[in-house]
Amino acid sequence: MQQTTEQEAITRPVSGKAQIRVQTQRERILSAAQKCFIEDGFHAASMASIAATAAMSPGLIYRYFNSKNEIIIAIIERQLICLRTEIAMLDDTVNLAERLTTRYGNCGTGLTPGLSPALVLEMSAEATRDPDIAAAVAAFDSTLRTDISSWLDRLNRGKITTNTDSRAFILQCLIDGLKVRQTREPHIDRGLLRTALNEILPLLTRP
Amino acid sequence: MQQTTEQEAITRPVSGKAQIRVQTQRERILSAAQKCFIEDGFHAASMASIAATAAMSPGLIYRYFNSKNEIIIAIIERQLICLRTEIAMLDDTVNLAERLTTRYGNCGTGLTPGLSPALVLEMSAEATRDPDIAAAVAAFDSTLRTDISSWLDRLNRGKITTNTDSRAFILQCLIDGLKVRQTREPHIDRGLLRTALNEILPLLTRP
DNA sequence: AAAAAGAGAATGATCATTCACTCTTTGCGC
DNA sequence: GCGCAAAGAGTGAATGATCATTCTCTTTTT
Repeated sequence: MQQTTEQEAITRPVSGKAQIRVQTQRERILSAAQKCFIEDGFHAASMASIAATAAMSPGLIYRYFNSKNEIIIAIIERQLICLRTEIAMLDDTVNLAERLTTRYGNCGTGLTPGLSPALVLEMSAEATRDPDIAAAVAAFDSTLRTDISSWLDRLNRGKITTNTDSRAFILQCLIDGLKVRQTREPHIDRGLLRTALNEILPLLTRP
Repeated sequence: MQQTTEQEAITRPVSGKAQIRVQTQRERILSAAQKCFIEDGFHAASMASIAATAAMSPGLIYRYFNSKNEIIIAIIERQLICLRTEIAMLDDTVNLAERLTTRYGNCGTGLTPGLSPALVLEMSAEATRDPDIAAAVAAFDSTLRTDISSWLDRLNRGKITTNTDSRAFILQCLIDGLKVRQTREPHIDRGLLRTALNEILPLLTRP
């Protein structure tokens, strides 16, 4: 099931208007799927519930996606894009601690669209089993690390920076760890969080 | 299903010999279940495959556990104990980086018994859905943080340590992050890992 | 009217759990 | 020690529910 050759759900090239409909419907399905996946997990969520959430019939979903697995992959790619966007918004050191603190709570339980910590974790676990997911995640991770590394380089332009690679690694671990903590203690004391980040981040970005 | 009142699978008090058998069998089932859960995930693993792995009939499992969910909870408690043991073995700073580096690879794919990063992640994700799991994990997390905090206090005995709480938090994030990274890049360059840890850990434990 | 979009019941597979049954161990009067 | 009944351990097929996917039919658009 996972090793079949890639095959698009909708192949025929159609007029612009139809194209837009296809995009819209796919979007609607993915949005519903994300909600269901956050609530029940990738495997426990049923196609029927996704269909109900999207307010369409189960059969219709298969006009836009070939299988549930294809939807899962699409959701994962979405999550990765969200994650990268979150990282890409980093600009200077002072903001980082504050931004991570703010970000911590407001995307916890799936109330907001976008990144879901629970999905990121499930995705990582699933990567150890599904080679497709593993490939997607691995490719993403290496570019992300490069992003962080070059951001660190940019920060310390001019000064000699010894170990941006290992610092990028630590930073990546820290961000992942914050995602885990977000699922476990969604209502953590913000003061502690802010203090902790303000204590560690300068050490990683400055000297 | 998850809110039913606690009820032990085997209530009758029996002779010591029978007790031992019950323990042995439960152990056998849990060991098989862990293998299956690591391979397929909590929900995708079937009772049939667990039974096959444990070399017993599916029906027999229900003599020792009331439901699959009960097995999942037992596995999670096991993983938490493993995690705590891992943390409890910390003693001095120098060993920590080395120990984390060593630990990184050798419990990855479930070849070794004990802690499985994939399960820890799946467990955290599941905690956002199942209140029983959430409770178990939350209780565990707070004691773990205390453990780390008091370890930091012990390390810096005598010296004035300003913020052991926030440092314990960062350390916990870092450890969680390493677990995530373990699932995503099981074969990471050990040199990088060691360098990174040796750079960050002294900053967290010393001053 | 032809084509595309949609609905929703039918299909076949899978799965957790149970049940009726067999095999094994155990306690016990002799 | 010895046979024997009863309890415990174990089996694996049956059950009923659920689920992904498909198929046939209806509605809408072009």
